[in-house]
Amino acid sequence: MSLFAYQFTQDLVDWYESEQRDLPWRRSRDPYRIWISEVMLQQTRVDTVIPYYENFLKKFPTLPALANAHEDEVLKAWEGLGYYSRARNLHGAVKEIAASYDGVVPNDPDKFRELKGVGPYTGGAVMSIAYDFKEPAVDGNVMRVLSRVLYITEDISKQKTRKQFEEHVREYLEMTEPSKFNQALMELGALICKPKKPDCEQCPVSKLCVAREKGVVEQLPIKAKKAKPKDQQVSCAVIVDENERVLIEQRPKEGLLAGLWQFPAVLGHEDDLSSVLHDQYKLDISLQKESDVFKHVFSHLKWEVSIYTGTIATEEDHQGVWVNKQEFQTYSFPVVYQKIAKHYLGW
DNA sequence: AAGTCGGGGCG
DNA sequence: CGCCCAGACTT
Repeated sequence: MSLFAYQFTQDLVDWYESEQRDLPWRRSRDPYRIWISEVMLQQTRVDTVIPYYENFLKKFPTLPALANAHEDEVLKAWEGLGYYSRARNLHGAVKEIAASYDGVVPNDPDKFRELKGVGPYTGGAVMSIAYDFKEPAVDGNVMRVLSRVLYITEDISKQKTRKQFEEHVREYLEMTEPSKFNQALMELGALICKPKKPDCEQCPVSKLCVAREKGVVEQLPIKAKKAKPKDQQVSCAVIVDENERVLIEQRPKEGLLAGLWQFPAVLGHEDDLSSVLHDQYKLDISLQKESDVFKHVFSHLKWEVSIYTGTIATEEDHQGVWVNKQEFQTYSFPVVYQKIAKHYLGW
């Protein structure tokens, strides 16, 4: 048993016990609540998650409550948080637990990891934080911290590298409380060992840090660059009738923004949009091209959304889903369409 | 192993 | 503008 590992785990956990933030999901060991927080926190900052977490637990206080909810309600509670498959997978997994595990989160890492949306990180995080299993929870924070402390220069975007980190963490977990140690590692990454301008002066393990000794802390971790988002032209129709109802449609069940709602939209230009309005909704109205272009960046796409507005008489034959303001609020819309609604409808 | 999947905050 | 964030799933 190495002296380094002993000192590292002790110093880190001691620091965590005095400096940890008071976060909503740290006030309970309920695996359901821990799980919700971990899924929301995937690729998402703490400050962004907190209000969603509070609202979500208010609407779905227990696992059975979530299991019995409709997917539309769940997506509405997730509206604006992004990566919506997280919500669908979580909902599916929770329904599976209600059906096959009597509503109790499995007290077993192998079984828990079989659930939808539970990968290596989330599996380890929930099992260690809620039940103190000796399971690593290696996320971006942990890889940044350990790549610096241990001076690991492999590309952290490769899964082989993540497994390397997991092996190191497994060793440390033998000599400390898993719940505290895993959280301490992430907390250090969030508060001290930040991507830019790390506060090495305040770091409880700076004396043990190889990257600091070498003066290369800010060069780590090594990570391959991501491809640039591709440009896409989107044309979108905001069509209202004389009773101030607007036409909306649901996106496909798979792919980008799956299952969310939007104003009728197509990849392409005005003629493509007109075709869809004619074919899908039997609408042949004159569209007015607006001057505004809404730009929106996704992980791998860059949208330029052109807006076309139109009005129809109420007595015309309506096809599709027409909603007033109150009804509109109950559907889940991607942020870019929320902006469009705000701008053209004030909704 | 590489692509897909959101959104916001920060320098 | 590019980078990063308590990643998982598909192919």
